Amino acid sequence: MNGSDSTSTVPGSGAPRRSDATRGAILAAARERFATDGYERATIRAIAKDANIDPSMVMRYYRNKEGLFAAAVAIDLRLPDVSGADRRQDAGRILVEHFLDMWENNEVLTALLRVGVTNQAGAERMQGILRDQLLPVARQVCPDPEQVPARAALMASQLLGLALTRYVLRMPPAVGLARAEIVAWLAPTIQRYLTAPSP
Amino acid sequence: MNGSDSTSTVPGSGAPRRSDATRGAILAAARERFATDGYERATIRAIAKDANIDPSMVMRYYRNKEGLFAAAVAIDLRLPDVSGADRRQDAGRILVEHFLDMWENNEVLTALLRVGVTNQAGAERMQGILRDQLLPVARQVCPDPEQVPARAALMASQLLGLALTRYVLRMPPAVGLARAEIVAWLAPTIQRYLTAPSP
DNA sequence: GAAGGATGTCAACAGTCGTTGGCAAACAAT
DNA sequence: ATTGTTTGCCAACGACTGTTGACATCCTTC
Repeated sequence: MNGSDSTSTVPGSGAPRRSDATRGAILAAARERFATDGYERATIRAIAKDANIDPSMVMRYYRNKEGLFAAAVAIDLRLPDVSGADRRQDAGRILVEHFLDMWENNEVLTALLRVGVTNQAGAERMQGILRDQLLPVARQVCPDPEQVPARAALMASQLLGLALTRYVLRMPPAVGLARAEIVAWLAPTIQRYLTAPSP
Repeated sequence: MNGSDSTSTVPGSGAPRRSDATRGAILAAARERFATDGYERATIRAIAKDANIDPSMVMRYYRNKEGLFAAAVAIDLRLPDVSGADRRQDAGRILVEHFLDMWENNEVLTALLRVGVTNQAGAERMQGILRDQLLPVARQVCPDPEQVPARAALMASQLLGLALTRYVLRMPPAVGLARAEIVAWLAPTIQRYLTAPSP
């Protein structure tokens, strides 16, 4: 009945099992496969081969493919606090830089985006991230509480659009953009979506 | 040796065949399936059932699944001309409105985005659209020719990001945005990406 | 050292996939 | 009426999928 799970970086949740190494290897392989292949083409057999174990172990530890996916993509964006009066006017730049750091160091985000586009469970997971993580940030800096969802959605559209064109579709001009360029162009956009009076 | 193909809306290319109705039904069903299911889950069997024909007919008319996909998603964004001096300062609004019209009346765009995320051929098709259709528009209004690719990529990131959150992931706050709101918020962004001096 | 559970391998299941070749019916041309 | 071509259905192939159960092996605990 042990449904949820945790990565090896989170100790203290129950006794360490002897199979933790295998569990971790499965999760790591699953993240990579989901990120590069998407949900359907990331087969359990391929993931198991990457993790150097038998496919049946995946089923034993994660019940089925959906359970594996749920365990593999647990995302905490760790969005920074921008409620301070000084930071509020820099929210755009801070958030764009944070997003770039996240996307370039965490393949789980690419996996989730790839899966979210073709898989209902993945799409709902992304909706949850917008609701639970992006919306609170917008609430910190947005003047009118009633406009918070709309402004958070606008911010998501620009940030996810950048990730889509740059990290998933790999459109050459988007890949060629320097980090500083991206920040310089996108920061004012995000800042405006969050704090400017509604047009 | 008849490799290429044409929809029934394009006459004049060879004699009309008796099977044009079937070919059209296959393409229509394929577009809908690719749009809602993505490449992998849009099975030829399902498409054939939607078109009320046998799966083998799909192979006869389009060689294989890749050929069917290539024939089903032929996209012309019909981007408006914004080179006029008066229109140049309205390019942002014009382009955003045009994009919304396109996305809401053409399921092929959703199909292409869904497929492009998990299929290499789909991704290359999207790169081609950016290169052949969006880039020329940027060239019309962008001051420095050297910055055209970067600015087109920025425009693509915002427009595709909106389509992603609103039409594919269907994030509730993005779906809830009114058309006028979207135009009012995004038009200045696109305008700035295209015409503002580089920051 | 015996017992019991955790860990892992192997072989197989039922189903679906893209794809193929053969054959019947409808049509066109002579 | 004859051919030849187009259009369509049917049955099947080999490959691959997620998933399952039986069996071996290791570690822990008494």
